[in-house]
Amino acid sequence: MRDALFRALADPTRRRILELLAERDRTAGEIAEHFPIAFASVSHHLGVLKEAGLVASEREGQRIRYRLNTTVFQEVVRYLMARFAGGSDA
Amino acid sequence: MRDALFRALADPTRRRILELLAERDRTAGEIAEHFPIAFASVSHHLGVLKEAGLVASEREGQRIRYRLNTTVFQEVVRYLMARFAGGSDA
DNA sequence: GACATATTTAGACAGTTGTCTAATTATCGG
DNA sequence: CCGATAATTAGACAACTGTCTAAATATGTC
Repeated sequence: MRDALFRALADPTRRRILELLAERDRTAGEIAEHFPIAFASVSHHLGVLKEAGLVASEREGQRIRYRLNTTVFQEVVRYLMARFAGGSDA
Repeated sequence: MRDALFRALADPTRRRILELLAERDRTAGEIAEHFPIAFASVSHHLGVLKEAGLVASEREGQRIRYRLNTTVFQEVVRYLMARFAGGSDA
């Protein structure tokens, strides 16, 4: 299992970002509004998530829109289920 | 989702420990043999995993035997599947 | 009790990480 | 081209983490 994946999930701010993106795609600015930290810090987190493959981004005029990459989450779930979740399904 | 859980999973040595425990229960010493790092460092990792609830331990004479807590893994899997893995199963 | 084995705890240290401010890049509208 | 808006990148810094060695705790054996 790629290390970057679990490292990316380890931060609570990043998990909250992922939860926001699970509701719907959002631009960097929309995401940043939900946090008390600096815009640049959120941008940093988005970079980590993108590096891990958990999100993808696409420019949309001035904005950059982020979306969840559900495939990679399934990879994580499969890893955990196969090795640790007791052999049965869930 | 408890922060300690994903933080515990973020370290590759700890994930390897969990994989060893998935095969079978092992004592701290048996686990430590599999790693090039100091015994005390492995003990530290075991403490982090225990704190997160991912493993449990039981004294067995001089040894301390560790075992996986599969219930907590299922908790993680459910969290990921429910929010991120696309709504369907896997 | 003294000693050996098994493991944890304490304290130190280097490397990593999350945050900040400031500067930079990119796009849009006049 | 200029100024405004959107977002990233750069550099600094405190806090956290993984590792180490040394010391402490717990159990078993003589």
